[in-house]
Amino acid sequence: MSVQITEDYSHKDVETAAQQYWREHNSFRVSADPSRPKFYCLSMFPYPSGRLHMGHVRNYTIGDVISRFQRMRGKNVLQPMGFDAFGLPAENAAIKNNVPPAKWTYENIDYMRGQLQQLGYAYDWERELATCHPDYYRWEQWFFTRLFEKGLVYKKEAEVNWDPVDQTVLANEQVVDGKGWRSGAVVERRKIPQWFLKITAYAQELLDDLDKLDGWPERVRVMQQNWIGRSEGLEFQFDVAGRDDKLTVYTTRPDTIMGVTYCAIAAQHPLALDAAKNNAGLAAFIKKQENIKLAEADMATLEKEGMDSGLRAVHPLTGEEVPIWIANFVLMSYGSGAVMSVPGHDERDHEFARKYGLPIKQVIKPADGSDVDIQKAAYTEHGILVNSREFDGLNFEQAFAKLVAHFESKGTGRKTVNFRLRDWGVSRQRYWGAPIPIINCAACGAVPVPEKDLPVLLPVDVEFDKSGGSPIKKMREFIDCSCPKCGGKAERETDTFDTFMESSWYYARFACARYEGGMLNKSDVDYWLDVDQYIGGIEHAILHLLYSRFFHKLMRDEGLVSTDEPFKRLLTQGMVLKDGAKMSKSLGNTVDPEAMIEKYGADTARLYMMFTSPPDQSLEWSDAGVDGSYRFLKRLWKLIGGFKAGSVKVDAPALNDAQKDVRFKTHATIKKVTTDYDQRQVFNTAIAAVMELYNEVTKFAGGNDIQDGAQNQAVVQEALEAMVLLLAPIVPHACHVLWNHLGKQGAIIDAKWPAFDESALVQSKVNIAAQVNGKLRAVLELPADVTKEQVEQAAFADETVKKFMAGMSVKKVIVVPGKLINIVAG
RNA sequence: GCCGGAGUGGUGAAAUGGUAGACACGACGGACUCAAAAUCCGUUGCCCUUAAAAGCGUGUCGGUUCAAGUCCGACCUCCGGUACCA
Repeated sequence: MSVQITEDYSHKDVETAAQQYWREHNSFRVSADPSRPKFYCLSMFPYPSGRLHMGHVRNYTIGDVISRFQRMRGKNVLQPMGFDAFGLPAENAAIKNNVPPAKWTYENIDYMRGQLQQLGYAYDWERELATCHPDYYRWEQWFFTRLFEKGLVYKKEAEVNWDPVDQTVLANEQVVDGKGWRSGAVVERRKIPQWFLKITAYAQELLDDLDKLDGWPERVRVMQQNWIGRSEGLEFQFDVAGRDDKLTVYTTRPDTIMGVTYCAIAAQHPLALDAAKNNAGLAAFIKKQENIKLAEADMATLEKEGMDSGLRAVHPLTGEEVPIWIANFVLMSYGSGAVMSVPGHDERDHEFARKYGLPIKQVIKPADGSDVDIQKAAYTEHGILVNSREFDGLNFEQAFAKLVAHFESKGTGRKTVNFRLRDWGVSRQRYWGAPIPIINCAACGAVPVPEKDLPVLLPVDVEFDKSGGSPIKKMREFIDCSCPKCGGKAERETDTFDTFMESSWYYARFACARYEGGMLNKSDVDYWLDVDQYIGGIEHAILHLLYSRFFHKLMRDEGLVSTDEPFKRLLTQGMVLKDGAKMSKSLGNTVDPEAMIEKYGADTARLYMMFTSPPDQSLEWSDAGVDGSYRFLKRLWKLIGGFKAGSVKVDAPALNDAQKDVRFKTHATIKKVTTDYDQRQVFNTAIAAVMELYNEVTKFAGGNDIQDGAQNQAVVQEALEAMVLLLAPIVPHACHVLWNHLGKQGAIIDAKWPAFDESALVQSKVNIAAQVNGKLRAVLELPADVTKEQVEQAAFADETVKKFMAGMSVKKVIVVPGKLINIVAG
């Protein structure tokens, strides 16, 4: 099928023709070819929620633009696509519509695949994968059993949100204002045994390797660094008066230890529970803490509340007794669940002390000798120790070292490195996920499922009830099994994996998506990995990207991959917002791109998404503006369609001034657009630059007969070719057709990216801004090779400049060559 | 609360410390048309003005600099994340 260019722009005909060509030629199918440089471009795969939303269109257009650009630069480009198919929304849909999650998910995948194909993305569809497919999750199960053997997973009790009415575990998202979203019951916390991956064993490496990621945005690296949160401090113990217990605490400020006026412990701390045994008030206070949602944001914004436990800690240096308070801001899951409190030099401790009338003691003063009133506000800077006996006069570093030495010599404390990062809890009490491949045997304990019995298949023929509980938890035929070790009766684990598990290694599986001999095929992986360019939403800056980095290191240590980091370069696209909030299924404010594609076509949709804001900024959706992108495509179509391709080459020395100007603009545009695609990764300015070139060409064509004068035609042909090549990654369908209309053989996807001609960029004149006291007063047109003295001469001769300097004497003159002169006068 | 980011015309935005508002959208005026749509041409930061010229102007306040949207300090508002949404 071919498209007649003489007709008006019909996006349907154009897009059908281009997509048919790509399909018939298998244009985007790739394989490892060590003789060619590769480029692996990956966009974060979607959750199959039903339909694509604008965030997807934006994300995948960015990836496709980069992929097509790299292909034109001569790379063997891998761009795959798949579906992050396990997750909570499928279960919600199951309850709501009475349809099994698997059916719902696979139908959504089929629909969304069609939408992606409509948008003309250059994917190698042979590699498509869905994480809910046993061929995928079987390897994840296998890998988990390997980690089990290596001691990198363990089981421990951890808290969950519990809905006492529906008798089910709730995700944080399902707890609204402290109540279960379906039942409305006040949530409780409940402790259940869960599996953890030892990400903390890799904390130091995850931190150190951030330095290698120079292709990542600084903000993401900083966020990860803060999330890992390495600190050095002192761990030591308080004796508890009248008891054998010790109270272990960690502090990054041992220099403030003489300022301790109380200790604070978590409500779940063993000492707290013990103290509550014969104190009804305490028991009630502890009980109240169980009705708080398990989210850091909720806990950290709570009004700080506490209660004296009645127990007293013995200060290890002074022997003084200080009260032990139970406080709602101390979390059992962090460190030891207990802290020393120094209200004079810690804001949170200060607030708490003021509220409950606890003493505030100054032990640090500013190094510059100035006074601070610590009764009014905590002084949290490093300074000089006071009221600290033999430590008086020391600075932070000296005090730190001396106190560590003191405790270490007595054997009651030690210097430790602490991480904020906690081990990764991967157990979910949900149905729609990969079954955790563990069998619980009364005699042998937790036993991993042997490799020959993998995968543990998730039953897909299930029914949900309104409570939202996982159906496999009641399914005896799933649960009952025999122990692989002793052969006795045993029960299968019914928890499933956190869905972050699947998304932590899919990038590697794409290199060998159909490989059946193992989790990964080394030769494919070694050719394609690392991912050269990864693109996804900024909301994944921490969790997904940190878990993937961790998994990559786990796979490296298993010998599956050869590198240290999965993603060389990262582009974090901003949110697509609607009415000021993130467009998301859960908020119900999504805009379906389908209507836009139907009315305007994929090229317009792509152009609009790329033109309307730079990729890393959030984009406020509006329907207005799409029309403008469509009109530009129509104008481009008309301009090129009305042009008769010729074969006359540009004869640079023979050009007149107007022709030279067109040629200058063409090559300046190639230069700018190439930088925008390659280094800056901003596409809105690249498009604007091509629009400027369009405007220049139409202006030129309006005043010159481009079909008659041979060089007129030659410079216009050169400009039009550049425009089509430069826009090809963004609007590939239209450019596919226009390319051949310009007399070019072959498909534009196989054309070479244009190079600019430095000699075309040489200009004879420059505009120099003339300022007086920093304010623009004139623009001087001067020869390009003008000297500093000549610039000054011209500026001082200018009438407007003279006027603004009347009666003043020159104090200083600054000349920025080729740009600007600033005369400082007064 | 904590960590990270953003704030520029009516709107989306542009600007290696060096001419603020490129490129678009919208609006207004005009051409074409019986008329409308489409298309084409022009104007368009604010203020004063017939016009020219001047003045003001990048969330707020202060600072550094010959020069600040850009750098520094304090603050305000909004957005993302906050470990079971993905």
